[in-house]
Amino acid sequence: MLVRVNSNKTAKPVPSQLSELARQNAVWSEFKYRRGSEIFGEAEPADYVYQIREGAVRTYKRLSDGRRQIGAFHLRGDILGVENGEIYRFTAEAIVNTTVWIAMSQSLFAGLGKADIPAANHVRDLITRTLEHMENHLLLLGRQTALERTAAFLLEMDRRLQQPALMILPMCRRDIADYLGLTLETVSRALSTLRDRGILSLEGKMQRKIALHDRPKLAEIALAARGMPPPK
Amino acid sequence: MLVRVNSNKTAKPVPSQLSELARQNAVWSEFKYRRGSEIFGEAEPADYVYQIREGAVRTYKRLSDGRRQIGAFHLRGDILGVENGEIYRFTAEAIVNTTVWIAMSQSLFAGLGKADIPAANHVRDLITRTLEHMENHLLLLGRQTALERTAAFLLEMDRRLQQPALMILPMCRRDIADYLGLTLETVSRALSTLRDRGILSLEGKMQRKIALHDRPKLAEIALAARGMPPPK
DNA sequence: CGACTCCTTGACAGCGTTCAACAGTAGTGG
DNA sequence: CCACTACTGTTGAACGCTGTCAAGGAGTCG
Repeated sequence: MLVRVNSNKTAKPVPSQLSELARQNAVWSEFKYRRGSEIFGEAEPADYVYQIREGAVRTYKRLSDGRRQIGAFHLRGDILGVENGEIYRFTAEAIVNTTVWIAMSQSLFAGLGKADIPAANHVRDLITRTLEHMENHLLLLGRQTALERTAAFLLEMDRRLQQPALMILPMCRRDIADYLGLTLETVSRALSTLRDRGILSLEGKMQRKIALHDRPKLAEIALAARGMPPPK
Repeated sequence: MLVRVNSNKTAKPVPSQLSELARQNAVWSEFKYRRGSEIFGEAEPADYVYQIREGAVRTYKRLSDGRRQIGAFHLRGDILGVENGEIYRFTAEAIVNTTVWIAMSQSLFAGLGKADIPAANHVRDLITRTLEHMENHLLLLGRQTALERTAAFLLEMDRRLQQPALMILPMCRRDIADYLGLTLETVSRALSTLRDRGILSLEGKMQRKIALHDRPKLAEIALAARGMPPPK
């Protein structure tokens, strides 16, 4: 049996959201980061924007005592580091070995006010999606249970990876926990619960391969469908 | 003894963040909402933007079972309803009787791409502040304790009300709870704890008047100073 | 092989929720 | 003006979800 997998081998071309920008600014260069290395740090000058060609990135803030809240995971094709102000407001780290395209950012946000070039629209759309994601994340962190959060996370990843038969997560349990505002033990328990209910299978030696067997039930648990019409 | 209070009587003129826009679009009109009434609803067409002249507004999302997460409180001078897409992504309600200025929003966001008019800068700054606030809120909801959240909330309100000797909160305990991802009982207990520690006083018949006695200690509890330099 | 990382699972504790009672206040309408 | 009701806030007691601490297995890397 053949399965569709979000591995490097079956990689589709990187979405060309930035192709317009690339044409304008024309100074993109490729760069690689080893897993765990920092791409940019909170409060550093926001000189560059990044598009992920391969790999995955986490962006987070920390409390002074080390507690960490991951704001978002960034996958292939995603753009990060677009700031209005002069500094990055969070830290970005490569979760796995990651290849990015880099461009000077100075002319990017400024372009917003210059003329109605397509780039401006892309940046605006990016901001809109960012705001939307954060609002949903607020609701999740403030008002959902551990099981609901875990289900919502799986559905988000499933969607962003285009619903592969076998989902390969790049991040460890601790990253998931820090994204969901939980501990890694709670995440592990929630995944085990979902497995025991037959909703998914945990596969692979490090349990990072997940097969979803019942997306509707998962969605039901996640309560993600906030404006959901009643099931007919 | 005279105290400075954020009451209606001592109202300063509304910040003119939108004065530029007002000059351009020139179609602002005043409108009043009774406390508790909806200003706009999630998923409704985003036809207008609002600036608060007097009063206070809460914006929130709901889960299908009623759980609510307040994303932000908006006070006098604040602008809300600025969207890129065609719809509002959350609901806005008047917390108390509220007066707003309303303008058609269509030309507003579009102006972003048109030319580098001052309005574009204002909208960009608004977005930047919104993102910043949400990122801090994520960290609070995901990683801070009840006492820390409550302290952070008080400091935020204190700052936004310009550190009055006596802070008058427009919102009830439930609103605070839904903003902080807690229950109203927990908020009440946290406030009592802070009172018992001598950090603040709860005054007034409905306990919505708060006097902060020890802001440094409150900040210490809030852990809000994330990039805080070690105390010398 | 040894050290390390990653994940799971169990036992237990604690923080925050839930449920409840009570008191004070505001709003409403006769 | 006052009674009535709904709302608001505090506090107590018990529960339970999630965190904490701990152990152990499995995989990876040098």
